[in-house]
Amino acid sequence: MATIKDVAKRAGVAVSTASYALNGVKKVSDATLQKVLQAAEELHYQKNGFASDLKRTKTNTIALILRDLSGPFYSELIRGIQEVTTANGYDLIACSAIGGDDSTATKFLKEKRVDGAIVLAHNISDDIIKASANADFPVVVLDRHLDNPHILHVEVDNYQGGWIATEHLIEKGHKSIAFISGPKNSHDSEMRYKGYRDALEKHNLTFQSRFKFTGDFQRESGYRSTKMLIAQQNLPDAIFYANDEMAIGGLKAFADNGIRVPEDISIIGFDDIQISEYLNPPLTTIRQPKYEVGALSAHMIFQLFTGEDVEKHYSLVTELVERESVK
Amino acid sequence: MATIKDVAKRAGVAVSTASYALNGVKKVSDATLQKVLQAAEELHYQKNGFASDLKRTKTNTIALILRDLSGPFYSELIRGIQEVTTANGYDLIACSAIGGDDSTATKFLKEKRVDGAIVLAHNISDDIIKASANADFPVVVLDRHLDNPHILHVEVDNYQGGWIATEHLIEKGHKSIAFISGPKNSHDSEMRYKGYRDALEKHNLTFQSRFKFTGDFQRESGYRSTKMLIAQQNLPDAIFYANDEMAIGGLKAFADNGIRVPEDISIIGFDDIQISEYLNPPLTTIRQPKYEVGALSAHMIFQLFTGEDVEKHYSLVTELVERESVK
DNA sequence: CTGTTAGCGCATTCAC
DNA sequence: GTGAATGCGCTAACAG
Repeated sequence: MATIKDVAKRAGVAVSTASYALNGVKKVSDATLQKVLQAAEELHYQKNGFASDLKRTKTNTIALILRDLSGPFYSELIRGIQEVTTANGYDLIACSAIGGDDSTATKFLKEKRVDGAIVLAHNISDDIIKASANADFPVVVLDRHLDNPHILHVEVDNYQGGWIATEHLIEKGHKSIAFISGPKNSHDSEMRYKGYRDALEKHNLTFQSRFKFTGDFQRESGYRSTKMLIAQQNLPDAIFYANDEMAIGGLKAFADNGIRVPEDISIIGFDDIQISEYLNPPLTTIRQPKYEVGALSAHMIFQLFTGEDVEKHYSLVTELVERESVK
Repeated sequence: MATIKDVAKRAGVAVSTASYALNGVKKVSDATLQKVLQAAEELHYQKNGFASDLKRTKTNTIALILRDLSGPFYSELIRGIQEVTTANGYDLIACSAIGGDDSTATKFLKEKRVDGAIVLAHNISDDIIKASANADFPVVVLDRHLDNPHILHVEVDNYQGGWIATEHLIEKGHKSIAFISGPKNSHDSEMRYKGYRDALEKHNLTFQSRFKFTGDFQRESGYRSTKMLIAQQNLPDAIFYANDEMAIGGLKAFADNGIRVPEDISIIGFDDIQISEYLNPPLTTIRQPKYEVGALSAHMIFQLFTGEDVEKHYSLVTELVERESVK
């Protein structure tokens, strides 16, 4: 591999001149610029990214840290991040947090292999994140609350979402409403549940514990919980699934048992994932402003880069998307 | 940020000693090892990844290059890659190819910011890939054929897939079969189409050009093409969608028009994406061995690293997954 | 406008 | 075992 020295030599100039020419610094005459460029071309010169980063102590890329690269994927969220990072001339890479504190993600965080990070990965410990964040290394977390001056938060108002989902069901005349939750340690799910409980209470509807099941946000668990609900005989009027994936599992369980949605039972999900409108019936759900969450997260990082004052905490509101799974 | 020099100084040893201690090279006495470790701890020492990479000229990570980080995502494929890379002690990052030859992905490729790459991104030009691949930098391409000694290929037998999809439809008694293709420049789609045509021919079924539509592998295009097909009045007996996403769009178009699947028309997809079995009706489709493609791709890279001889080209077979969208 | 020079932080000889 | 010295490839003063 040719280095910048080779290029300089071939072009008959000093290394620095070659560097300036190659980096578009306007200090070189047109003639030498051409010479350098041509030499680089002939040598198939490619700069060594690490050497460059090392020197600049800046990578121009930010990392998105995901629990698992193989999904589930929030494409809208990523699109939001992506658009803002590209608009700012930054690169974006995604790292997996598989392996937890011993993962690729942790390495990138600790060794500062990027200029900033957005994390959405429960399996990275708070300590790692706190230890990594500092004035020159902003990190925004999407999945927890961390008390640290250099950590930014963006979250959606899950309580409000749980509330409007339940209100909608009640408004439509449903009295007995089941709730299929996410995993126990999910703060998001817990807040949605709180919203559900409070809405129930406000309308003097009693909560029945046999109508609460614990899932794990996966399709399969929605399927299983629903099967159990069906097996229990007397079905509720409606089910509020803590996310769309589980609602999809539920839909399948109902189809398996010849139970029609929404004729026999109404269901509502949470998230409004892309596929939801293509289901049969199209799923009524609570839309999370995922694109906005992503875009905002990235924005905050760039604001910090430019030394602006930024709000450390944002909470975004959800909205009801009415389709056909609630009658 | 403390550097290794600071650590060495604090521990009262030479830099090299500190380096050995930190990297677990068994050349240091237990006593000094402890001293160094403790000094590092006290200073919150974190090695600079770039400096390390620069020196080693090795990053221990491989890149997965995707057209767009925001999906559509082949989670099975990524899982395959992920498992093999982790098993080999390597890190995996995903880069977006948005921006084509001016993207993050291109930068990682050209500047060799990783040790190897797997590319699944039509929007990166052949030239870039060819220019990047060399004996020390293996790249496996999943979406094209490239004539270069250092480029490896893994593909699925799309021709065979197109063939069995069509055969299945014919076997079930369908005579007029429409084909909704992927984008024009997609080699995959082209091969599926060839399989379709040949199967038709073998059974003396004439191909009707009014039953061929060009889509772009996106849900929306499946929806639009299907709408057009419906508008044309007399529907075919069955439709072969070049991928599941478009079939989902098709399903929606039929639902919109009160046309029942499979009672009124049969449809078959291609890919067997996760959601397919949850659709209504569950989608009959051609399963691509995605996990295997991913795992194999990663394997090939590691084989190359260890200097083994590797087959430059693999073609994996597809299989029919019968569900309920074909009657 | 161009060339010289000094590190960036680290791993790695090679003597001791 | 240890430590001094060297350079990876590049950028950025600083002189000229």
